[in-house]
Amino acid sequence: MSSRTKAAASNHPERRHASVFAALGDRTRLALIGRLSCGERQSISRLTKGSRLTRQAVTKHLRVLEGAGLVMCSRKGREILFEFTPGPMEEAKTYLDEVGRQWEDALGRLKAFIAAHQG
Amino acid sequence: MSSRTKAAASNHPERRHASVFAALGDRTRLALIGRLSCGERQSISRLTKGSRLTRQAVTKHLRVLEGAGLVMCSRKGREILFEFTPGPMEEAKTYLDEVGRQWEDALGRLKAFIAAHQG
DNA sequence: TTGACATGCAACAAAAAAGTTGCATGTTTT
DNA sequence: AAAACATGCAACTTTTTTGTTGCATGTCAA
Repeated sequence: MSSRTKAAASNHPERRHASVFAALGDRTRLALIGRLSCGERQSISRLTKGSRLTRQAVTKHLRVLEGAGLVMCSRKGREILFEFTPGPMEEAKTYLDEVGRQWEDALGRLKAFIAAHQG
Repeated sequence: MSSRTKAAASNHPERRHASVFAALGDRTRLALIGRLSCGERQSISRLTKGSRLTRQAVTKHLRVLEGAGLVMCSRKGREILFEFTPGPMEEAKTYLDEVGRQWEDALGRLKAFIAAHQG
């Protein structure tokens, strides 16, 4: 098994995706993702600056993101550098695509049905 | 109305997106979305069947989805029919696209930089 | 009109999430 | 070595979320 989290490692697709969405479903964490999407690895202290929260709170949010596989971290001297890992977000996007496509298909069939029974 | 539901009505983009992700970040709600993505409007009772939860719990989840704009409902006689509304999900997907693109761009620049200073 | 169905509302309990404070540990820098 | 920095861990409080039960209201169908 890869170094994924328990939630992400689950076979149930719904649970796996839900954990990613839940991680994204907080504006503090969304802001952290935004900051890390610039590609640069950043330490906890640095990420704390500009977030009105304590370092410990930011750390907890980062651990949530890590649990969902959205970021990974590595130690460098006395600091821990976090970086964005896009995999789970791509999966989530794919899931949203599937849902959207299923809905559009259903809508298309409905319109075809109406057209066939009307004219 | 919960604070999250209020957030959905807010203009702040980060908050708005977070509320959509938060709504999707629960496997019960994700399953409800899956069921509604077939395009058919369904009542609360019907959506309750097959979900091991009480009707009231399902209702609450539906209200959360409604608060995020992911579903809408309309009364028909004695029942309330919920239907999937894809707008916010599309917005969320767009947001994920932007984050992903920003990351890829940054990565591309980094690789170009390394190549330029190496060979 | 009566009974079955569909839902609303409110109060409550349990659990999870979010955030704080205080203290300990390890790492640079001076 | 000492000061400053970066982080970890644990206890704790406050809020939010999740889910339940009980009762009230409205609607359909026999």
